[in-house]
Amino acid sequence: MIMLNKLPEKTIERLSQYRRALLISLNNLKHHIYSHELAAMLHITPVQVRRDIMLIGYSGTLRHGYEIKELINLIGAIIDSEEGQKACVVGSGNLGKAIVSYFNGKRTKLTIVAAFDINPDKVNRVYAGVPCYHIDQMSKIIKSDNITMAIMTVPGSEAARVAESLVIVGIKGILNYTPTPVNVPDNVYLQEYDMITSLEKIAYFVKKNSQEF
Amino acid sequence: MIMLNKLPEKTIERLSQYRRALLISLNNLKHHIYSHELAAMLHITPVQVRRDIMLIGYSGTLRHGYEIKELINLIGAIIDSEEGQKACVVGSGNLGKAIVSYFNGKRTKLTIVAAFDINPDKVNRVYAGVPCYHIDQMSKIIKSDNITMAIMTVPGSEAARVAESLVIVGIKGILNYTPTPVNVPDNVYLQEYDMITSLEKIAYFVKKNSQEF
DNA sequence: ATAACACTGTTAATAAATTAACAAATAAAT
DNA sequence: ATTTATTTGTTAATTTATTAACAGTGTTAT
Repeated sequence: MIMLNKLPEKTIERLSQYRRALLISLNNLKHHIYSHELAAMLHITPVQVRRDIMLIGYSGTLRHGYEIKELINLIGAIIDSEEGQKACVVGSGNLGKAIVSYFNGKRTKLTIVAAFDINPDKVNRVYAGVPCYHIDQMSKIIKSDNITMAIMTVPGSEAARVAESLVIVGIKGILNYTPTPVNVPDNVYLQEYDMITSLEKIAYFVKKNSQEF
Repeated sequence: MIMLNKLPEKTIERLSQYRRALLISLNNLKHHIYSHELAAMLHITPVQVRRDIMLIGYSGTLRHGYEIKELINLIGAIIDSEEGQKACVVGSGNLGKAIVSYFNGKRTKLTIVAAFDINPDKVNRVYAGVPCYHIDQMSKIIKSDNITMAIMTVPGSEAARVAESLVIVGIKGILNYTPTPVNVPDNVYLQEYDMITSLEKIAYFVKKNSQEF
């Protein structure tokens, strides 16, 4: 387990995707997989697959490619933490619910253990196995349940306030699905994702492609 | 408007984000903005902002920075298409609804004009101003309404089938929020996004950061 | 046996993206 | 008037990411 400290960021992303692809293959009763098969599933090149796998120090066999279970385990050893990590969703609207149900059933070391909302109709209900609490209890529950990560799905107008509370209570990673970027200190890992950017990017390339004829 | 054919992909993404940041500033009654202000809003460096803006051929003024309205218009000229583009959402579950309501009110050239679902409880209803049709009507409506882009929010098990239909009916851009990657021909622009990957990546960096002490 | 094939693993080359460095310009301050 | 402080625009350097190239090797076919 050497050198793994400096895995490229993109490789980390792909490891997660490899694992999911591997699990699908496993379900199809496969035991081994070739780099080009994995590549096809992810729309990337076989070289990239081999290189990533090299970087994590795994070796396949020449004739059969990679042993699926072994590779899954190794990826887990790298990207999961043994104890597991807990996440919460802040904002139990459509997006919050979508995320919670999305995770439900997917067995990872990562679990969503709480949702928070301000709406009385939602608090004290359980959605897809995850209880929803009033946001006033957020700090208390994050601490008592030892939650390290938060997914923000509140309206943009609330984003700054929520992020601030999360940082204060000691959250270490934030995934912000709000349309409003937030600021956090350096020791908190922040990822912003905006659907509009994604769609506008697609729109741009659609337009561009259409102009090339 | 020269050379804009080869804008880096990352620059395209940022242009969309710049525009949103600029609109916020405009709402705050600002008329000009400095590269470092824009940078701070997006958590990037001022150099990157200046470089991107250079690439699209805009110039600010030395003392006041960039003229917000002008810049917004220029970005629009690059990433929007004049006629506008229409998108649909396939799958009217929580995620589909979240996306529809997310776009609602955001005024862009990009509009979501239809949703599709298989569930009779959902079809023929209007959510956030967007009508939901039965998926059997998808091809017909995409053609008649001249829809060019689709956002897939169906269950993973349906992904391949839906993508195939979309391609056949002539969709030019697909945003796949399904956990299952799909295959499309080269002339269709595809973007896959998986929330689990995002969260696992955050988990990895949280773990990594915590080990660095 | 040995040739042909189909893989992996890895280094080297290339391309893409980011950052550094600094000249040029202009307002404000002295 | 001249200096100082800022800010842009742009080239060059650096870093990061991807792709190409190919040696090494087990397997199969002849």
